Amino acid sequence: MTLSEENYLKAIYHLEPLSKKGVTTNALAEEMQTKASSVTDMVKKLSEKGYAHHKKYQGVTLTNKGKGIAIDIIRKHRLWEVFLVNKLNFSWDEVHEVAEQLEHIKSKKLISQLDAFLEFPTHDPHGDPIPDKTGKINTVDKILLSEAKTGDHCICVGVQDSSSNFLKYLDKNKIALGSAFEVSHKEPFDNSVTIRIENRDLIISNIITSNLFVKIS
Amino acid sequence: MTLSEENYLKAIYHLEPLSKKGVTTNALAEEMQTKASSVTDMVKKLSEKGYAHHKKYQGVTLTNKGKGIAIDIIRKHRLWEVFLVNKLNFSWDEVHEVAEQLEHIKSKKLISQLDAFLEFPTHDPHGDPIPDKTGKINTVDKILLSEAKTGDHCICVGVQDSSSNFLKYLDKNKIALGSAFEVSHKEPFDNSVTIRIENRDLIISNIITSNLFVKIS
DNA sequence: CATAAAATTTAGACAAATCTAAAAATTTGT
DNA sequence: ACAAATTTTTAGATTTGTCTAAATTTTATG
Ligand SMILES: [Mn+2]
Ligand SMILES: [Mn+2]
Ligand SMILES: [Mn+2]
Ligand SMILES: [Mn+2]
Repeated sequence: MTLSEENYLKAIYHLEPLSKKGVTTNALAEEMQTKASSVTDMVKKLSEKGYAHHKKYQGVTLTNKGKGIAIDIIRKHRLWEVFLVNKLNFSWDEVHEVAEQLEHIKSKKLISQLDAFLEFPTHDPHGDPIPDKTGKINTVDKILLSEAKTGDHCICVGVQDSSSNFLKYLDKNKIALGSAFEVSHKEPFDNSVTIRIENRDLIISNIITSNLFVKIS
Repeated sequence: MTLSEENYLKAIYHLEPLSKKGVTTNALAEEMQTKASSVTDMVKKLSEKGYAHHKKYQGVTLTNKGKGIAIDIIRKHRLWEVFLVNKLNFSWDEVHEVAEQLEHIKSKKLISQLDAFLEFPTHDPHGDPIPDKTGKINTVDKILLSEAKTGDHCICVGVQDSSSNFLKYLDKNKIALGSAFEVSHKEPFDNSVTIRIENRDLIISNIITSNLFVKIS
């Protein structure tokens, strides 16, 4: 497994659920910040090596073998993000880039010991579930805030977009994982939402509500 | 800086002190487990980029710029080794290979935070000094056990060879960094040495004594 | 359904890092 | 000192991952 192959597997894994069929060449090229022709070459290679299914012009999907590797990389990525936040005092908007590098370190023992050192965390700093060592992922029962109804009592449990800009916006408005609030008003005109959080009212746009995962409590 | 360039700079840095002149192509090839022709190519590149001095057939030395990068890689390598031993319960013979990967992770903040998290260690698990963030290295006053005289009271402060086999031999014989012992006899015939350590006598060969660093106390 | 547009693949090239084999320079040994 | 041995460099090829430009296939549209 080369670094590039690992990154492609991860990208395919993330894109697969967004499209009933296989992942398209252009979608992968966009995700990987590369050209469609490069994607075709790599997809062909992954397919020859048994990590992906691919028929010309028909998009790509992962084999079980490919999926297993992708999940393993994601597990490492998220464990490292927990390490950076919980042990090295990184904030949640600073960890992704470093985790992108750390996820490729190869050592079974390193990851199992890190997992133990972090006391077997189940979620990363963005609320995403950490696959266990067998690849099982505990999916949480969460919805987008934009789906919540007026009067719902919510707990923030994750973010859809984990860009630094969005996370900093949340910080500025004192919204973090675990924050509790009530949907006090939904404005039909622009789909903005007023939430009551820690005794203050906060109006947030539909851009925000459609990137925040919550659990109704 | 590519991964390969970093590894060459580190190798040159380690070999430079062993040879008054520049580091030879063959020595570098041996250290890097590669062919002399590959070394020539890389040395030419490092030289063009200003990391090394190189005149055809005359060996290679580092520029200050190259030395700075090499020291930075070594700093990261040794900090990660401390992390693996002190926090993740690796033993000192298991850390090198993983640190070889971790040393190439690029993040200023990661290293400064890791340094703080480890409480600013000065030496790695093998007794080697950890350069500070400015590149300064605190050289210790240590000698090889083979240089010690009969009657000398020693404290083990480092290893010359940090191969897994050697470190496991030391473990087996309960010799660790910080162990104190006295040189009770030096056998002229084979240069083996008898040491008195924790109330037992231990005979060790000249292979061992010439790979153990001690401080005379 | 027949083109036009868009997506995808192929062909050919390139940079990085390596290799083998051959040539050139240096060092060694008598 | 000079031929032989050794070391180092060069020349040319290979692999990986990328690119541009052209060809092909699929999808959209009148
Ligand atoms: Mn991330
Ligand atoms: Mn994350
Ligand atoms: Mn090491
Ligand atoms: Mn070490």
